[in-house]
Amino acid sequence: MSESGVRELLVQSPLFAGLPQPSFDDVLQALNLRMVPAKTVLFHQGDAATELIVLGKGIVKVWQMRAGGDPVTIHMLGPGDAIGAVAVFRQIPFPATATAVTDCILLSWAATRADELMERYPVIRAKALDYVGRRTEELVHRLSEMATEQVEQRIARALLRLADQTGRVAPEGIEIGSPLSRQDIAEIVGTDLYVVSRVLRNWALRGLVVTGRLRVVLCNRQPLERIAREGS
Amino acid sequence: MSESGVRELLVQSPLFAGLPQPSFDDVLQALNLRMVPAKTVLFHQGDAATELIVLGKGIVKVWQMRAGGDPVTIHMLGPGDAIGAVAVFRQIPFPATATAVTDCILLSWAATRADELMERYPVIRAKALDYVGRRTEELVHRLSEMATEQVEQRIARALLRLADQTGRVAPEGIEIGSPLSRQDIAEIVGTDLYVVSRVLRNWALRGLVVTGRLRVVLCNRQPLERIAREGS
DNA sequence: CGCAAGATTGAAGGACATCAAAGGGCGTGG
DNA sequence: CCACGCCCTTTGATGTCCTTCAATCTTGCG
Repeated sequence: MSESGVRELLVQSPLFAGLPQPSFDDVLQALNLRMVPAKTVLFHQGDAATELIVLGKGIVKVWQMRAGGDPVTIHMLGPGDAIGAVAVFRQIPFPATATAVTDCILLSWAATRADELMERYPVIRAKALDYVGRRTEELVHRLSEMATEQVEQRIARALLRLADQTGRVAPEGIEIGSPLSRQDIAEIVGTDLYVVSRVLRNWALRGLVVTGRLRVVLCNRQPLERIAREGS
Repeated sequence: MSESGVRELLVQSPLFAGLPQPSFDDVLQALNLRMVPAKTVLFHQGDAATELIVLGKGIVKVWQMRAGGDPVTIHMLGPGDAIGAVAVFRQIPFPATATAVTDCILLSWAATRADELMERYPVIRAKALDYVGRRTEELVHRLSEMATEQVEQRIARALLRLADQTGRVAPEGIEIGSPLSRQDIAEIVGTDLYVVSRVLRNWALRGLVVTGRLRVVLCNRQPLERIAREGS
């Protein structure tokens, strides 16, 4: 990947977008670039937060293994998103595990380096605050959903969100950009793969989606949005 | 309330704790002090975020009314906590409503003033980032709970959290510091008042809690913690 | 072709939501 | 001071959404 390619990636990252030139160059200097194949674990729940990562390309899943043995997906992250940023800023161990869902390009900074940069350029800290705030809002939203909505609604919401984040145009409609098993979806919405299978099948028969092995394509946004809003 | 009293409140607020002297004085200067009775609405979901509030004394509930008409409690906040801080920092409308659960003392700053202060003293922004990060982690935790744990577990967790936050020593044990109806608890854990009533009644018979009208006292922490962990 | 991983489907059971109704506290006003 | 009424709480009955278990089917790949 070229230098200018990296610059382009960074420019559209919420953490560094719109930075003035000199600070931007400093950030660029300090960065490490690496590529990892799908299924790589970037860090484990409990690891020390020694580096700040920004996702350049690909999709990363952030998840927790709960005491009962049930995995829960906290975030699905796409290009530009920061990974484990809160833990780095707060200097605490990562509270969750990050796994590459697809092949990924990662931009990373040693935690100490990131601190220096934020110290030198307070703008970055403001950006970080804004970014963490946005993610917090998303969490609040998902918490409310989880508290009040039924599974079908939550599945609809999750798929629409994923389509917006990582959607690709496919012949049948908008295809989710990451390979998603029924189990994966279940871990996002907090249910089991059987329910997801039934719901998806039902939607497929009604022509709202096309499903396949590790594949979901949204054909009709409107009805899905209605389900997300009204529950059917 | 005396000047020194306010100072003391502010010193133990996560947003301003440990600030160097001169900046601290500036913060103190810019602050507005006011008292509000229980049930006052501090701001509504959708209001412009024109002031940053730190809770001096009392308890405030932050909640959302969902499309279906079900209210969901996002946060129960105690002394020192910032209220609606994320919206102020991000300059977006409040995503939730804040209601005083008890009589409260509020310390507030006009949003523009808060921005100035953060601009002048980057330490505050660092503190804010840390604080928002901590709250984010709490949300992640509650999201995971909501996704995987059953109601009884969630109630146990909620009560233990509230006891830690606002617990008072009572003759029978630790009393939750705010008047809580079964409905209120239901809105925190995402269920209905009937289930809460049954669970609490059951616990009362087993001697784990003493319940009353708008009142919950925790008598035995250990078994409740076991329920929170293991689900029974 | 045969295996492995994913997906579907059915049946049974449980946890929870919902509805209905009755039983306490507590303040207010007579 | 008592009684009334309101709000909170309890409790039972009922239904349903979802989980769980078991078995079969499909798909892609070596």
